[in-house]
Amino acid sequence: MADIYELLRSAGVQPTPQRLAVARYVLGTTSHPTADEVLAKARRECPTLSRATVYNTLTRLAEHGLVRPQTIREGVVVFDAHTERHHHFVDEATGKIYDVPWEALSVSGESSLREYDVRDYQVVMRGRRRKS
Amino acid sequence: MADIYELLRSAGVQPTPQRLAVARYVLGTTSHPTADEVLAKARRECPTLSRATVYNTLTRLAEHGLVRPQTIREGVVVFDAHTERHHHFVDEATGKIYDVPWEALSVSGESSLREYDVRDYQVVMRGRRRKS
DNA sequence: CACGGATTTAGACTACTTCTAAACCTGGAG
DNA sequence: CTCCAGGTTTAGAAGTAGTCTAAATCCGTG
Ligand SMILES: [Mn+2]
Ligand SMILES: [Mn+2]
Ligand SMILES: [Zn+2]
Ligand SMILES: [Zn+2]
Repeated sequence: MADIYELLRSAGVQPTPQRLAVARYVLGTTSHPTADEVLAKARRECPTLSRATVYNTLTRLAEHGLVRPQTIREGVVVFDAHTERHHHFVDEATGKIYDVPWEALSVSGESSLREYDVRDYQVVMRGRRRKS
Repeated sequence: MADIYELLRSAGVQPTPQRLAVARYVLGTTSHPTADEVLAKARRECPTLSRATVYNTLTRLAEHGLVRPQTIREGVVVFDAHTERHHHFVDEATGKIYDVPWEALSVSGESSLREYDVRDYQVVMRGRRRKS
């Protein structure tokens, strides 16, 4: 949010107008956008922005830990600005993905899986969001 | 496994040689194959089998609850013959997906998510399988 | 045998992602 | 100031997964 320019610089990503437009959008939303959604939104700030630059930038942001690609929706990768551990709820009616705080759920037993070295895990829930 | 011909018939799927070849492979493996992997393997039994028939058959098997499509690997849907609730472990080195029994883990707190009507959930773990 | 519905097929088509090679900055060396 | 080199951006081609279409095939019944 704060100073995206400084954030990129201190992460070792040279801040260009294109990268700033991509980063400003993807780091400022909780909507788990696809690359094409990032392209559309970032073009409002930087109209010449190309698809290749969006993919390049998202990959670079991911390598530097500023976003995390998620494989939750069929056929696309979505980009998550929320890089701390958390869970996800997918509304099957709308396709929207919601963050569920890590503390909201508790998973036990993963240490009993001696066959696997579990580096990371999350609970993926699917259903309908209640109209509230 | 047992009598795939009878299984399809009693599920209301007319058993054709193509569907039998697809079903015999996908229902007989625990490897979570992609559609293309099913095509390659089922062609050994039915060499004229087309890609369209594989997709049509997998969709039909899913509609009748005999397989369950899973969105776990980037870019592809994999088909899971194991239709009861269970969790998954993805080996990031090989891409292989392993089933983790429902009883191996326990998740609590999902009922506290009042905003969401959770129809289904699973834990998705990633890491390395231990060489054993 | 002829008919009609269900099934299968090849290939066209779409969507998402990666690759390529040329164009474009931009900041220092001369 | 001009030239150059690295890094960056770009359009479009290429690759890959999945869907659609329309013609051919199959098969049970009359
Ligand atoms: Mn399985
Ligand atoms: Mn794809
Ligand atoms: Zn998230
Ligand atoms: Zn499974």
